[in-house]
Amino acid sequence: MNENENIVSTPKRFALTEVTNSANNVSPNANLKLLTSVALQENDLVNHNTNQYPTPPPSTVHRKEKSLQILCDRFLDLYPLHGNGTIEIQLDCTAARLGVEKRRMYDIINILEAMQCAVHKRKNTYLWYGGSRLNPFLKMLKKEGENLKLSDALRGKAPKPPAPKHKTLGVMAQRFLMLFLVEPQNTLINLEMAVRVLIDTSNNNRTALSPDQQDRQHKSKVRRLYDIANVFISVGLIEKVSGNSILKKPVFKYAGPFKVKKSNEVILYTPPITPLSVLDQQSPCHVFAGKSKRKLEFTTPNSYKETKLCVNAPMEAMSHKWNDILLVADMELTKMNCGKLL
DNA sequence: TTTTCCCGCCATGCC
DNA sequence: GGCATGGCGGGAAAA
Repeated sequence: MNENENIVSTPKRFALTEVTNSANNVSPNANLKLLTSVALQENDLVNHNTNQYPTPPPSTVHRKEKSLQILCDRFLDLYPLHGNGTIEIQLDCTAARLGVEKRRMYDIINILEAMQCAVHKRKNTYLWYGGSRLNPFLKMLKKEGENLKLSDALRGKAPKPPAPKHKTLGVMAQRFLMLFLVEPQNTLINLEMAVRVLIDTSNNNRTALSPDQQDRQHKSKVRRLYDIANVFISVGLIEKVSGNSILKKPVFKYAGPFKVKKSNEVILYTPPITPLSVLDQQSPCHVFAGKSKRKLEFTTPNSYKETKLCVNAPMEAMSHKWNDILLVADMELTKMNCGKLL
């Protein structure tokens, strides 16, 4: 289609539907997996229900019932935020218990890890802290958001923080939450506004993205924000507010202080005075992914200094399309926010 | 038609 | 080389 796309875009990917009739385009590994899965399916037909990690048949499960929010609710039923002490979580077992793929567990645990509810201990194993470290962490996030001048960035008065190279879901989750924390109480934020701050369009040392590529990048980030928002709603950090008459898109509001859902009711949660919080002093604001070099990057004092130095990109012109949309979004949200604050 | 977001391919990096 | 992790976008359900 567009032959000029290959300059900075990610390598061409092939949807399964695209490749199943053309084995030439499939990597050997993918091909092997495909064949394996077919073989396993046939095997399942013979030995049905011997599957170690059963997934519900697609036809019987409603899309809504499989949402990340509900999945996270169920995850939090297993591992409550208000539990005592720490628990070791085996990701594959948890996935099996919830009847989902392990991949979905990563979506949830990465976001929860970014909130310091869990720490990657070793392969397949996370240490679950629940909400015991959440409130101090939120305070820190707020401070970090102020340092990054996110409030100004939201209004186009300050440069955006640079995009992370790794753990982008976790960092996006943190920055998304920062937006709520740096704004006055009850500020309504929609995903368009958030993405505007969260996408780094500076493209250091690279050619500028075409409007088409910007659109795709934007859509991709919005997808991720939906995922993040759903987990945050489940945790009780934000809530969806209906009624954006112009954009017909949801807006979100911070629901803090951190709440815990407990059997259909929402209760305020005061973190227990527990020795666990002492752990924060050992490695404040720094979440490592086990031994991996990949880590959530924003919080060390050093990285912050580096971050500050890197924040030099001006607010580049976006595609007119998004500017128009964002202008309307701003007007609408300002109106709503003013109404809320009165 | 547009929005929402599940699903799973496959790149990356560690062991 | 195999495996765990996680980025990313296709595409289908829901609105």
